[in-house]
Amino acid sequence: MRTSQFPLNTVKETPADAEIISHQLMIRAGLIRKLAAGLYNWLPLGLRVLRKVEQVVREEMERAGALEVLMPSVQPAELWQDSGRWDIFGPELCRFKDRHQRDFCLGPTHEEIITDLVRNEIKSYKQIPLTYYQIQSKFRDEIRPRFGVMRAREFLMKDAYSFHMTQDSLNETYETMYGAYSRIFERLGLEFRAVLADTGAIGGSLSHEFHVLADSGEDAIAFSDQSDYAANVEMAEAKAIPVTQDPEVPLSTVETPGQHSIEEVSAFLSIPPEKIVKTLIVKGSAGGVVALLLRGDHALNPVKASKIEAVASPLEFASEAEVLEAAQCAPGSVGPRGLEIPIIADLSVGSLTNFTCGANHNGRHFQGVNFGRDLPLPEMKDLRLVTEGDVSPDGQGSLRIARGIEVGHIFQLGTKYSEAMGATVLNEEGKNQVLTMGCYGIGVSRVVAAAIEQNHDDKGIIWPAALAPFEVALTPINMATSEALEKTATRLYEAMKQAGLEVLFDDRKARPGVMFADMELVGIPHRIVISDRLLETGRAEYKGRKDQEAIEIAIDEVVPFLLTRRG
RNA sequence: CCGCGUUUAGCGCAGUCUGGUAGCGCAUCUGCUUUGGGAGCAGAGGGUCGGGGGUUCGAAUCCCUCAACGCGGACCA
Repeated sequence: MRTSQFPLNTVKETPADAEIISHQLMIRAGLIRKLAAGLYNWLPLGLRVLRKVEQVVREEMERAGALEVLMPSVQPAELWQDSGRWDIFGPELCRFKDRHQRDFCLGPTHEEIITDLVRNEIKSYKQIPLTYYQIQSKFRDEIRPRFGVMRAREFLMKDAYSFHMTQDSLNETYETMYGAYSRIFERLGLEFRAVLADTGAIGGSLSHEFHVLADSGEDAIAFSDQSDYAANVEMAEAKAIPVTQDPEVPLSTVETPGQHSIEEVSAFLSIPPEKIVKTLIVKGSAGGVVALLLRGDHALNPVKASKIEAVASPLEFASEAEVLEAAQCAPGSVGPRGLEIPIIADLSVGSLTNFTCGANHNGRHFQGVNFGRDLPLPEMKDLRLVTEGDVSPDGQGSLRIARGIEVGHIFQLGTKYSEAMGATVLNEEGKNQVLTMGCYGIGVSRVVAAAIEQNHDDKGIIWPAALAPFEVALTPINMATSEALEKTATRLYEAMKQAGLEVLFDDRKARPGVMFADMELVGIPHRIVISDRLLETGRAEYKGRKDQEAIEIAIDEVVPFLLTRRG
C-alpha cells in the first residue's frame, strides 16, 4: 500500500476526552474516530488491525472444531421473553419497536438466538456435541461508556456456544476452548492470565476469565508467585492466618473521643491496624442486621459476604439508624463484645489475641480483648479481599495482585437456557433430553485496545507482529527530487509485495521527520529507509520499532533480511 | 441514574466576569524555499459561538430551558 493511496489520518495533539493511553493512541494513529458516546468508526488502518485479531480467532476456533455462523444483531423480543431475560435485563438492553409495533432489541449477547437456532435445527444426539461461533457486533447501552473501544456501547465480539448430552462432554469442550483461548492470546503476543471467575448471576459451575495484564485494567486479579493459581480477586480464597500466642492481658476500656475510622483509632492508641477488629453492620437476609468482623487492615469482599446465607444479597450496609438500634452507638464505635445480633468473623479474626475493638458506646473502645474469655468465638467465614503477600489458596507460594483487562470469558452454562427455551434432542433411548451448554466470548475490539495498553512507548504504538496493520514501512528520503531513488524504492516495494510482506510505502512528498514520526506512531514493526546517500553505497537502513539504533544492510539483502525478522 | 464540569473553525483553546457582532496555535489549500527527526516565508479557505426562548438599541458574553459530551460515583461478560 502506498501512503498516497492510503491516507494515514494521524494527529499530533492528544484528544481532550481520551484518558487512557490506548484510547489516545488509537485516535492519534488514526485507527478509530468517535461517532457518539461509546460508538466508533474504524478507519482503514484500524480495521486492518481488527481483522488481524479476527483472523487469529477464526483459525483457532476452527482448529478447536467450532463452526462459524452469523446471527442478526437485531433480535425479536419473544426469544428474550422465552428465556425470561426480557424482564430481567435492565436499561442496558436497547429495546425498540419495528413499524408493526413488534418489540425488538439490539443483541447484547446471543444465547437466546443460538438456543433457538439449535432447538430448531438439531434433533438427534448423533449431531451432538456441537459448537457454533460468530464474530458479530454487540450493543450494550452501558451507563457510562469510557476508555474508547475498551468500554464501548457497540463492540465486536467473538462468541461461541457449545451443546452437549453430558457434563463430561461439556468439560471436554470447555478444556478445548480453554486451550484455544490460551493459544489465541499467545499468538497475539499478549501477556495474559487465565483466572478463576465468579459465575455470578449467570450461574453455572465453572468459569474462567482471560485477562491481559495492564496497570490501567479495570479488574484486579490475584495469582501465586509459585504455582498456576490465579483468580479474580472477588473469587480468591483467603486462608486463615496462624494464631500468634501472646500471653493474655487484662481487658480494659479506653476513651477514644471522636476517633471513628481504623486509621484514627490506630493512630490515637498507637496500635497497628492488624490488632484492631473492624465491625461492619450489614442488612440480613431475613430482615434485621448482621455484624461482620474483619481485621483492621483487611477489606471486605462483597461477593463473598453476599454469598453467606444470613447476609442479604446483594450486599447492603445498614443505615445509621439501624446501627444505633443494634449497638446503641454510631458506626465508628461498634464492637462484637455484647452485641446481640448475629456475628460472623473473617477467618483471620479468629486467631487474634489481645485485640482492640469498639465498645458499643460512642467514643469508647476495648483493649486486650480475647475470644473465649471476653466474648464467645463467633461463626467464622472467609470474608475478606485477599491482599498482596497472602498465602496462595493452593498452599504454594504467596499471592500477588495485578490489574487486568478482561478480554475473554468462558463458562459452563449448564441447562439455564436450553431448559427455559426447550432445547432438547432425542437421546439413544429415543427420549427428549435437555442440552447442556457452554459459552465462550472474546472482546475482539477490546483486544486491540488491550494490546496497545501493553505495547507502547512515548512515540506511539508498538504492535506485536500478529496485530500490526503493516509489517514494514518503506520510507525513502526526498524521493521527489531523485529519479534513481524513486526507481529503487519502487523496485524494493514490488519485491516486498512479491515476497508476501505487508508493506506501507511512504511515497508522500513529506520531510523525513514527518514520515518517521507517523510510522512510529502507527507502530509498524519494521522500517526500511533509503536515500541518495545510502544508495551510493548500495545499502539501506533497517530499524525495528523497538530498536534503539538502526543498522545498514545491502539493498539486495533487504527482502531476505525482513523475511527472517518477521514474527 | 446522582453530583460536578464542558460545549466558540477539522483538532486543541482564548474571548464570557465588565454586552458593541469573533481570535490564537495546529491541521487543510496555493506559491516560493528547504530536505536524515513533526521546517521557514507569503497568501487563502473554513465558524447558524451546541439548540430554542427571553432581556437589551445591540448577546459568544446576562437570564430561562433543552440537549450532547466529559469526569467522579453507583452499575456492569
